[in-house]
Amino acid sequence: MTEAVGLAPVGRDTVQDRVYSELRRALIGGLFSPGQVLTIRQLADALLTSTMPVREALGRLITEQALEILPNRQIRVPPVTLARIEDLLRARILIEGEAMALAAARMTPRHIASLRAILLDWEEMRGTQVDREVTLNHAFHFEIYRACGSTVLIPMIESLWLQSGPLTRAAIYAFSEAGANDAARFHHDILQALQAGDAATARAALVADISRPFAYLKDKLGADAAEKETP
Amino acid sequence: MTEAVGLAPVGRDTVQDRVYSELRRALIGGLFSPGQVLTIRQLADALLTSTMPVREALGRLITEQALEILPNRQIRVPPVTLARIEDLLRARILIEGEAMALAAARMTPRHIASLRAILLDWEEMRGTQVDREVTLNHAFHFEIYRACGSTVLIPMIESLWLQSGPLTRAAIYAFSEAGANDAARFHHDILQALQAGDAATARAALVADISRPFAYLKDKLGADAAEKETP
DNA sequence: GCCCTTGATCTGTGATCACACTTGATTTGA
DNA sequence: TCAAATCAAGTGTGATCACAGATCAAGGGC
Repeated sequence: MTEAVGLAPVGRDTVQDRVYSELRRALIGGLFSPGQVLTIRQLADALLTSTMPVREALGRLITEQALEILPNRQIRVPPVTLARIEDLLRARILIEGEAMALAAARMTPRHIASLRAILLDWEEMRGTQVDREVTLNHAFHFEIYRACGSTVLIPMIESLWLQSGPLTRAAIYAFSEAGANDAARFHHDILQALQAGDAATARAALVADISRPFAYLKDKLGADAAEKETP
Repeated sequence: MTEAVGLAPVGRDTVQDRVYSELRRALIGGLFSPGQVLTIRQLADALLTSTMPVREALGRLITEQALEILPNRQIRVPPVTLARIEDLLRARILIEGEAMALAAARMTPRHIASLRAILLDWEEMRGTQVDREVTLNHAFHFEIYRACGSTVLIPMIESLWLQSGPLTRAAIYAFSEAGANDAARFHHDILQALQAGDAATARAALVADISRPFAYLKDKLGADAAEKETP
């Protein structure tokens, strides 16, 4: 066989893969509400395909805990509870913190430049487009995680993002409207620490970054419960 | 509706679920070799069903990284590499260690008794039935992990076991034949530490327990490579 | 003799249909 | 009037068929 230089393998993508990616994007972006029920046929109609790719994509999302299946066989995005919030936050601090620490030791100038570029893009359009903001936040974090060199941790982190997406939806919009977005500061802290190869500081900044929307969510949930008690 | 007392919900299980469970059992038990190629129709024939439940079960296992899909769309169990061994071991120490520490703080006498019973069963038939041994080892660990109170960590640990199953296959049989099975000692250490509520010691004993087969595997892989160099 | 082409076979993928079950509104009964 | 029974629409699940791509062996050309 002749050596084809410089050509990346193309790899046909199936309909199922596209459906899966689309649902993932929607989940992480908070387009689905906690507790919302999804049906295969309805999604198939919306995505202009048959039920087959959709049901396989949903099955995959269910095993990732991104969706849950009720005894009635109904499929829904898991509702928000205080226990789930704390559980997810703890897991994310544990695993993403470790990935961040690992990445700190393997940073190249190329990575740093790429991160800086994402941060620049992000600052340019702060507050204008929420979904674009979500995309850039995702890109920033996973550019780092991919550098950690672990093919085991990364899919787990993706699963965690999938699970927290619907929960942090409320927080995303609240922060975006308030404009008081100190995510930029945390991201700069992370970048600076990574540049210095300081794993501990990078991890601490990440924990702060992750914790913020969850803390907001916990407050909001407590306030809602109190309001319900005394209407 | 009248209140039906004392009846547990039955919850119909689908063919897909049975196929999925069966494949999981086989994977964790090391019945499949690293690198082995699986085909949908062949598995469907072996399991006496159609291709439909099998392909959905395989899809789920692929998203869990328990199986991988090649650019040719072939499905196989991931081959063993040194990097993968170290990657998996690190992740298991991180996540299972955390679950163990959490469980140490939530142990009830009921849990302790259950663990002791499993350990007793295990000692009774040490070395006689390999697959029974695998089952009891699985039961022991997950009895603990279930007690950690995290619905997020447990599926991740299951995914990790699914991924390490085929790798540790060699180690399982080697230890079983050698009879020099000090897993019993580690398990006793874990139980004792849990009883005392000593999270740090429990975690350390777990790390020793997990690391053992991986260390054996690394040695074996190195020896095989050296043997190949000088035939 | 060696390499390329061709062919049959097997693979995963997608679409469609049949079925059992759930669910919600309607109708029937007292 | 209210509750129970009934019917119809909609759900996920499984089986079957059609199809494009991959694989590998035998055949044909240089």
